[in-house]
Amino acid sequence: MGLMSEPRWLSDEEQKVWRDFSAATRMLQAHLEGQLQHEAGMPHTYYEVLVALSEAPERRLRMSELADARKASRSRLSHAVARLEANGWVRRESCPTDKRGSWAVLTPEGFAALEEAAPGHVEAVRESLFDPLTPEQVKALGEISAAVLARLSPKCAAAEAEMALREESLADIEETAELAKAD
Amino acid sequence: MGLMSEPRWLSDEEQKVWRDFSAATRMLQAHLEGQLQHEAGMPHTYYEVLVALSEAPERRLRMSELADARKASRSRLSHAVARLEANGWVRRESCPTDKRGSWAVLTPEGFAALEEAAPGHVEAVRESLFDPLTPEQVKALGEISAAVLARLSPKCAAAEAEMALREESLADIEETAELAKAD
DNA sequence: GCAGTTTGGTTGAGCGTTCAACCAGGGGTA
DNA sequence: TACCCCTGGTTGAACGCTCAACCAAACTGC
Repeated sequence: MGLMSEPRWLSDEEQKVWRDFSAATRMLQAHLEGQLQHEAGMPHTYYEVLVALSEAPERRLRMSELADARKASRSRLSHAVARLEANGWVRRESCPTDKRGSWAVLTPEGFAALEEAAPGHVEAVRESLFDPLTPEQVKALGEISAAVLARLSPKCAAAEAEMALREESLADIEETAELAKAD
Repeated sequence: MGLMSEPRWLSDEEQKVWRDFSAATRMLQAHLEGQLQHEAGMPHTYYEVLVALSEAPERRLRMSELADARKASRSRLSHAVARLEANGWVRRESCPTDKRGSWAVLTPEGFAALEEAAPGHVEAVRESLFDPLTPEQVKALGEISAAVLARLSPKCAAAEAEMALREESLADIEETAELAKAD
């Protein structure tokens, strides 16, 4: 971004949209974070790690798969899994075929913690996001999110299609399907 | 958790919307944060503090006004202003009429820093949020944000009352105590 | 006037994220 | 084999946020 010519400032309406959007997402995030922290004693990020693991075959994922799934840095996951492991919710296993790698495995305790946290979290999401919106708005929000997502990560769009295929092949795992609705 | 009856799980469409929305906002936030940090050497929060001050009469605001304007905690602002002051972008002044309070005043250097950072930031917002959306989607996003905001804002007051009640009955709920100990 | 409470604001510890440095194991090439 | 680069993952310091404790000044009631 070298020589910037005259910047394309936001119009008044755009500015209002941006500020409302910014405030809404920030408050939503704070609200959900607080709810989860208070009721389940874990930050939202950790909850999402547990969700990702619970949906994986055998409830295990390589660290890097986990990172990609949640679009987080490897470093972040390393720290997160370390703490989850200290809580007894996740266990690390070294990978026999690639000695560099390691698996993160959801423990029964971790699954139980997730099962306990899920209803409250889903209820919070529904209350604060879906309830105040009309069905058309929900649909619009989905399209808007997809558009922004596609812009921000053009490569991830392809990956998403791949994910979808993968989900289908998992359909026979009951609990996975069940818990998938938790988030 | 005890009182909760059958949770209202998310439908498949709702789940997809939620995940896309969640990912999109997170990536958007990360993108803008990174852009601002890289180009202007300050986190988004600090940028917003400078913006708020620059729009205020005489470019000065009481700490609590600043907190309300950005819907941030007083603590956060105290820390933020401390760092901004260390950078020479904001100056604190004690309030003569109320000796408890203090003003945060935008310095010329702070205003200059803001002027330098603004074009890049606005461009980033436009590129990543407005450009990929149609005008109708922008309008819809505004309405959606306003609706969520309206839901969440009054909710804060109600949530606090709820919290108070919860604390009272906390004594005999062992489950809660156990979770609280988890962290 | 004087206690008790409320308000404006600061402080410090704890936690999660980021960033850069690092290490070890793979994969390719010669 | 030896070499080099790439990849998977960890570590520690820096930093911002949150939470609870705290202080001082301002109100309130008597």
